[in-house]
This record gives sequence, structure tokens and C-alpha cells, in this order.
Amino acid sequence: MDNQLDARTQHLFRVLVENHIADGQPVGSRTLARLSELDVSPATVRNVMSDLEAMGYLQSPHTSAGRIPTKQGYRLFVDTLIKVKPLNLATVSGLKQRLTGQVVNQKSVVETASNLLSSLTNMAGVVTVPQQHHAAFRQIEFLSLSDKRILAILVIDQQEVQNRIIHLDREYSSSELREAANYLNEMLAGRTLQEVRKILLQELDSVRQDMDQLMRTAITLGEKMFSNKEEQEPNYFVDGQTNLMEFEELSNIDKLRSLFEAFGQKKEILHLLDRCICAGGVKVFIGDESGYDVLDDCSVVTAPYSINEDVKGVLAVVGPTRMAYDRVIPIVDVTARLLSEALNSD
Amino acid sequence: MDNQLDARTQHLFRVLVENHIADGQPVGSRTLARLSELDVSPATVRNVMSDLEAMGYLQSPHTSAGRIPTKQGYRLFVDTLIKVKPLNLATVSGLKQRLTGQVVNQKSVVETASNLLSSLTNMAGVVTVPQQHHAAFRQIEFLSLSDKRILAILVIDQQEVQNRIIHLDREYSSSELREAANYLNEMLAGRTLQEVRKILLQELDSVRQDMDQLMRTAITLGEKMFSNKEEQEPNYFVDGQTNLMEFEELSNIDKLRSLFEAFGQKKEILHLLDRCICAGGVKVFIGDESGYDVLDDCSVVTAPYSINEDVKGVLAVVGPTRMAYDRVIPIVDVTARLLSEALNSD
DNA sequence: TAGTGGCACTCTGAGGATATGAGTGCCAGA
DNA sequence: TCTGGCACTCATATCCTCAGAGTGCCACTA
Repeated sequence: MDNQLDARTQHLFRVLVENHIADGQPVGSRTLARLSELDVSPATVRNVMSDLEAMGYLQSPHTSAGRIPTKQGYRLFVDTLIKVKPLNLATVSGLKQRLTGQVVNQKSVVETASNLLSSLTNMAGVVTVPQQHHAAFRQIEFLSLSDKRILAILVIDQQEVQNRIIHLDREYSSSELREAANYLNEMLAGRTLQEVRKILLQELDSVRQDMDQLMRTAITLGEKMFSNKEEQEPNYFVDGQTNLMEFEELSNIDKLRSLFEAFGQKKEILHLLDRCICAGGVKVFIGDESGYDVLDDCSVVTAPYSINEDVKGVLAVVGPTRMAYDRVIPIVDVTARLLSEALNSD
Repeated sequence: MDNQLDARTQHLFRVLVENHIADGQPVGSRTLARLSELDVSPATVRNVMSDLEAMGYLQSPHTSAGRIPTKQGYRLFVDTLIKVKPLNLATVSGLKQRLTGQVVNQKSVVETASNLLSSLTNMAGVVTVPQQHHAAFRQIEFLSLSDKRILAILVIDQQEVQNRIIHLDREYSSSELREAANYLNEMLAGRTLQEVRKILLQELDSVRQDMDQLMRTAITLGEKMFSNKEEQEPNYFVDGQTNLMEFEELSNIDKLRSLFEAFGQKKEILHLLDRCICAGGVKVFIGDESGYDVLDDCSVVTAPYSINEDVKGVLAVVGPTRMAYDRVIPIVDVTARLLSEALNSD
């Protein structure tokens, strides 16, 4: 038999996978013959299953159990056989309402999104905080707090606000601060944060003779505001981690622990998600395809979201490899769209 | 035998508890006789143990196992028998360094503290974010973002900054905003946040005829800034939750799950911790003494910390009832002191 | 030649019997 | 009041057996 599967084999394989996903049990030839509604005998099914096993799509936990899909099998299933179940309208509009309901700031919307993902799927929902390299600088202000300490406030994209306390080596008057802010605001208006950082570094590098004190102050302050800014925030929200405790596949406490720790440390997960930020559409990582051991028995379904046409982040559902892909994929897809909408609209 | 224990009984009980804490096994009469170094026979020890069981301090998991302390037993142990092991100086100075090292803002220090607690104890560390009802209002500023949206910035206690975007029903000029801020800054200087809120509500309630437009604007803006502010932030940091997965006492996945969910939802834990905020010193809650079912097999060791003599929050270690109280208590105690110090110093 | 029924074989998991060892409770004696 | 001794209780581990599910293979058939 060629690597191309004939229709009957495909059908049987699909029914097997669907059934295994539904009840978690290995599927035997008799059961599959019945479920397939194909009017073939168990013996025939056995032959087909045997072929599928030889091709690496199925495996048996032991001799006298039925068969279950391999990771490769799940891959085949997801790529070519799956019949996605679209969400019903009520769910979609419910989602929409909860996402666009009260847009206080980006972070809270993102948090809500991870919440929705986890409660809809009963697995873990992850959403990265919007990347701001390409976000537009909008305004910076300085407030004097006490001698040698000022508060810098940065407004980005009309929506997001960040602040930071800066310690200085001398006192600055409030008019000095105001003028520095004005100078920076003029110089940086409309640039992306990435550009802003580059400009500041360049300027700082060449603090020229002909610069007046004001400009130097401004640039020094600006640079302090932007120095190693990315490390200070959590980079994604997770919700529903505890849902993962319910799956027998993950009942091994050590695996579960390292998984939870991966969520907590963020590094690996973030790295994986960053890789999805480029291309559009839903992506599925099955088992160790993600390249991380902790996710060995897990699958990750991801989709990017965008703000004003620019991809800014990723949302994901993490669950056991045996998950209802046909339900999860549209959920992730739709949530990504709605999240984009929610973040665009203002 | 009276409820007062004689010296030998106390000694035996203490050795038993210490031993059970150390290795988790029920302790039998033979073992205890040997460990106690009392030169008594197992039979004698059996009689003593039998008495202790009758008094409710010990229990046996089953007929032919040794005995383990009951919750009441742990309580007795912690209250009267424990010999606390002071921390060695190196640990203390290490702690101090990590806490006072880089004080960026209160939250990051608090986060570090929970981190330290969990890594020193190998259990879960919890630290509440400082309460700010009594914190002093310092400065408020308004920045116009776009028509009908302004950014309000609130500085508290020279250290903490909060901001919030306010949606308005009409446009405000920047001079209007500046004057409103000036007005509020003057009116509210030095008040605690609690007072500030009260004042604003009162004023809003009686927007008098004789008030000029400016004052009304100011009060309206101020009130919007302060309305339901407490709900927007996480109220404590947890670290090392996953450490709890290692204890066999908590290997029941359902218990573990509800415990983790309690950490996530914050309500119950926060309520418990709030109760500790009043009195000084280390407190220990054993098992269900805390009043929450999820903590049934856990103990919580808490201590309040303060800023400038005012108690502002609580730190806690959560672990299994069978924990090394003699180590944990000083850790919590010292960390609380050092955290207070770290937050005071600036 | 693909599909089928039949049969022997394998493996898991449940249930039951048995032995072992840790520990107790109680009693009589010092 | 303490001790040694002895009978008794349980939890745990091991072994055996058996039933059930499922497979693989073979010979037969349309």
C-alpha cells in the first residue's frame, strides 16, 4: 500500500481518532467496525489497522488492547481529516460581549481572553501581552517626586500607559522637566518604540558639543526611561492551569509539575509563542513538535492576533495531545479574531 | 492523668513529633523508646502513647502502624514544646541583600519576598501587597490623551504610582486639567487615601451652587480616579506553588487542585491573611483552624510587616501540616522584619 | 484478490489466598 | 510504676488464577 490512504482507510482512521479523543480508550477492531458504519467485518478492520500501524499512524499500548493514534497520526488527522465544528452564534456573540464589554486597557482585555479560552475549552488558556516594538510613541511626561527622583510617564498608542521612577544624580527643576518633555515629545512624535530607543541611544552616544543643556537633559532622561524596559512586565497571561490536572494523561505529578513550572518561568512558553507570531491562522503543535520536553504529552493550539493589521501577539490553548481539536481550533480562531477586533476598535 | 503533661510525657511527645516531621512515618513505641534516649522500655512508651492518644494529641492511621500527631497535637507542639532554630547569620544577610538590593518599587520587593519565602522553605510563599488606605496622597496629575480621554496619574507615599484612563463626556483643555490638578493637590495634600476618597465623595454629593466650574471639574475627575480602585490589582504574590506538589500529604490531585484554585481566586486566602494583619508576631494556623476547607491538610505560618511602624501587609508560608515549624517560623519572622526594613528605608 | 469467519495466542486487570512484619493491647511479675 | 512476653490486628507485598478484550494468521469464498 502506498503512503496515500484510500477513502475507506481514511474513514476508519478518522472514526478511530474521533472515538479515542471522545473517550480516551484504545479502540479495537470490533468496536471500530461497528462505529464506522461501513458494513465490514472486524477482521477487515484489523487488516486496515495493521497497515496504519505499519505506516506509523497507530500504535497499541499492549498486545491485547485496541489501538490509539501516534503523534504522527494526530498530525495527519489535524492536517487532512479533521471536520471542524463551527461555534454556534450564541457562543460567538457571548464571547464578543465579554471581550469588548469593558475595555479598560489592553492588559485587562488580554486577561479576559485567556480566561475565555480556558473556560471554553476546559484547558489552559494563554495570551501574550501585545508587543510594543512597533507601537507608536505618543507622549512622555516627567513629574518631580522629590529631590533626585522623578516619575516618567510614557503614553503609547493612545491606550497604554507605562511609568517608571528614575533616580538621578542631581535635582531638576520642574520647568527643566517640562521643557525636556516637550523636546522629547517633539522629537519622537509618531515614531515606533523601537525607533525611539534607537534614536535615544544614538543621541546619547554622541552627546555633541553643540547641544545645549536642555537637550542633554532630555536625552538622558529619555534613555533612562527606555533602558531595559522589556524585562519588567509579565509577558503573557495564563488561565485555567488547574484544568490540566484533570487529564489522566497528565496525572503523573512530576510531568504536571514541570509543566506548571514552565508556565511560571515563562521563558520556554514565551519562546514557543513568539515563533507563532509571524504567520497568520491557527497552528497546532502536537506533542514534542514544539521542541520542548515539558510539552511532550501536550498539544498547543495557537493563533496570532493583531491590532490595526499588525500582528501584536499570540493566543494559545494548551492541553493534552488527546484533545478535541475540532472544538478547540475554532475557539482559538474566533477568539483571536474577536480579540483583534476588541483591541482595534478604540 | 491530668491534662497537664509531666516532663517525660512532654519529652516523648516532642521527640515523636520531631521525628514524624522529619521522615513522615508513623512512629512506633520501639523506635520512640530508642530515639528518646530515656532508658525506658517500649512497653512503657506504649502506655504513654496510649495516654496521649486518649487526650487527643496522637492518632494511629491503623492498628498496626505507629502514631502520628493530630492537629491538636501539632497545636500543642507549636505552642509549648517547639525549639525554634534561629537562622544563621549568612542566611540573614543574604536575605537582606536580596530584599534591599534593588528597590524599584514596592511591588517588586514584595514579589522578591514571596520568592525568598518559597525558596527557603521549599513550600509556597505568599506576600500581600501593601495596603494603601492609610498611605498618604501625594500628587495627582492629568494628561490629555485625546478628546474626551485623559490619563490620571496618582502618586502615593513618594514611591507608588498608579494610573488610570478616564473617559469623559466632554473635552477638557490642558489648562483646565492643570488647574484641576493643582486644586486637588492643594486640597488633598497629606491626607490618607481613605480620607481622600471620603472627601471626594462628600464634595461630589454636595456640588454646591457657589462652586465654580473649576472646582466641579476637579472633583469630578478626582472621583473618577478613585472610584472602585481596589479591585483592579492583584492583592498578593504567590511563589513556589508547585513545591506543594512534592508532598505526599497533598498528592491527592483533587485536593491539590482546589488548593491551587484557591491561590488563583485569591478570595479565601486573602481573607485569611487579612485577619492576620492586626496583631504582631508570627501566627500559625494548623489544618482547618484557618476556617477554610481547602487548607485542611495545610498549615499556614504568617507574620505581618509594616512600613513606618504601620502594619501594611502580611507574609505567609503555606505547606503541609507536617512541616518543619522550627525552621519555617524563624524564616517567616526574619523575612517579615527585613521586608519592613526594606520598605521603610526609602 | 479482497473480504470473512474461526481459532489460537497474548496481555492486562481483577480477585483471592498467603505470608511477612510492624506495631499494638493487655497481663502477670518484679 | 515499669517491664517482658504473648496474642492479635492490619497493611503490604507476592503469587496465582481467571476472565475478557483484542490481535494475528490461516483457510475459505465470491
